[in-house]
Amino acid sequence: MPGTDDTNPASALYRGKGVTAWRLIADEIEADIAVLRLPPGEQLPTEAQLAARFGVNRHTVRRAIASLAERGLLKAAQGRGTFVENWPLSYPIGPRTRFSENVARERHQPGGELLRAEEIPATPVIAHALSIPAAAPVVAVSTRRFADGTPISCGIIHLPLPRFAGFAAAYRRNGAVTPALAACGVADYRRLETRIAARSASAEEAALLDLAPGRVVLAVTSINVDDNQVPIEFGNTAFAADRVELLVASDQAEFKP
Amino acid sequence: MPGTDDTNPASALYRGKGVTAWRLIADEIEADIAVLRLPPGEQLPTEAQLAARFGVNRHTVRRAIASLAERGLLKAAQGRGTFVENWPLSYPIGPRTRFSENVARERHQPGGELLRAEEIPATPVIAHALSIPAAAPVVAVSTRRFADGTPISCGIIHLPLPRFAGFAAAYRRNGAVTPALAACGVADYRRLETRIAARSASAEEAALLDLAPGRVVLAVTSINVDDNQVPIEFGNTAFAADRVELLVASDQAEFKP
DNA sequence: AAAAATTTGTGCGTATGTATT
DNA sequence: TAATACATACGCACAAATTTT
Repeated sequence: MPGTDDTNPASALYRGKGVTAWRLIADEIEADIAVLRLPPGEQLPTEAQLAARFGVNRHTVRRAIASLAERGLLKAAQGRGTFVENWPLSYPIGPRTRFSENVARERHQPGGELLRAEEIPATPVIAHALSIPAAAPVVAVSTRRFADGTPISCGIIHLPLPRFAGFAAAYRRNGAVTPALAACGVADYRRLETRIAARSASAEEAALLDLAPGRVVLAVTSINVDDNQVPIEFGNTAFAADRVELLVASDQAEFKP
Repeated sequence: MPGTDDTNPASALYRGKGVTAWRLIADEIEADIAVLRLPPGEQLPTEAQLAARFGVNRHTVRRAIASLAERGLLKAAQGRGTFVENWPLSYPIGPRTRFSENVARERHQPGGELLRAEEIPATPVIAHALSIPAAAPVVAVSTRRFADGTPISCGIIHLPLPRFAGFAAAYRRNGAVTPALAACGVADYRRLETRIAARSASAEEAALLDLAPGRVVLAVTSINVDDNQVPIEFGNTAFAADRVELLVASDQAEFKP
């Protein structure tokens, strides 16, 4: 364990195992972020100022910042400063997962955009997910979704034909899945399963989501079923991992805003 | 988006019905993978051989391979060949999430390793997650978990003291959380919430998980509670995204092997 | 447009306390 | 006890990126 210099004010608090100066500084900054005394987007004092305030060397402050940056709470930019990262949008996943509701719950303005729609024969995995014969016709709808104008996710959803022949047009009008499904006679639907993987964004995804190349996305595949347990939608969505975290709550009752 | 050259069959991707040569080839390979005619790890024929078999130019085969590689089904290695990727371990998340059960369900041998255990004062987020006062003592247990000997995840779990003073020793003996909690008098526990983010692996995570630098991890934070809804464990786990996918099933009843 | 100032990033050397051998 | 390895912390200097003058 590290050395403890009793003359150092920052190290005078606790003296347990593993309590080092840089850890104390990191905890203090973390607490400031947690209490919103350092709100998202806020610029921290410079490393030199923090070092002076805590009475330590600049390297020690840098060690604390590095620890918080690794956990995604801070982001240091050479020449500009160090900033508090935005809290990710919390996106609950459960039996009644709906994009627009999830975004609105966090007091953001949801939006959806239809990029492309085409009829294609189902590939093997699409056919399996929708429980239809291989190469049966489906409509593939490419979408991009927003919260307050910033892109959150993009992806392709597949729906069987001819039942959902009118889906694309309805989605284009509404910019949301639920009303578009309603236009096709689906009063209610349920999320059957959600698979979550992670990978680097493809070039197309990076362009659509306005991500720096190499940033990572949460790759989510989902199956929705209607009231009769018939699969109606197979989706393949990439969420910008910088802006969203997925939340699986076992208490599926309510999420207060 | 790429340019559109009508004389090039592969460039019809972004227009029309989407039934292009490379798509047909990709579907065929995908189907072979789906029915295990191309098992995980298998090497594909060379691009030249595939081009000859399908009667297309090698560029067309490359377009199909690129599409499947982007979805993680294939991996092309310059100079070596193209290989079928291993199917990721499917890791169900729900009210009764347990690592060892999840791994055993997929017919793999689970394992756990205690890397380090120390008593520390709770940071603000730990204290909030466990519903204890700030800076209250907790035990932080660093673990690494395996399936069939290959590392799957690493992370730190935090448990309040003095209730779980014996946890670390019990975990070291058993290599699993559930029996270690039982040793502390917790007969049963429930997953309260799970937050899923994604990011690049840190240097330490890359080393522990045997990942190439820059590969991505699923960063999962979880809270488990005992029968009285008292938080007993706050975990912060990084899953190697190459080797595991998280599965949220609304029908939480059963998963057949 | 160019120069200066500011801020983070990197490297080296030194010293000290902790843990292991 | 001694030797060794390691993590922490300090001090100085300079490089690289950005903003301001």
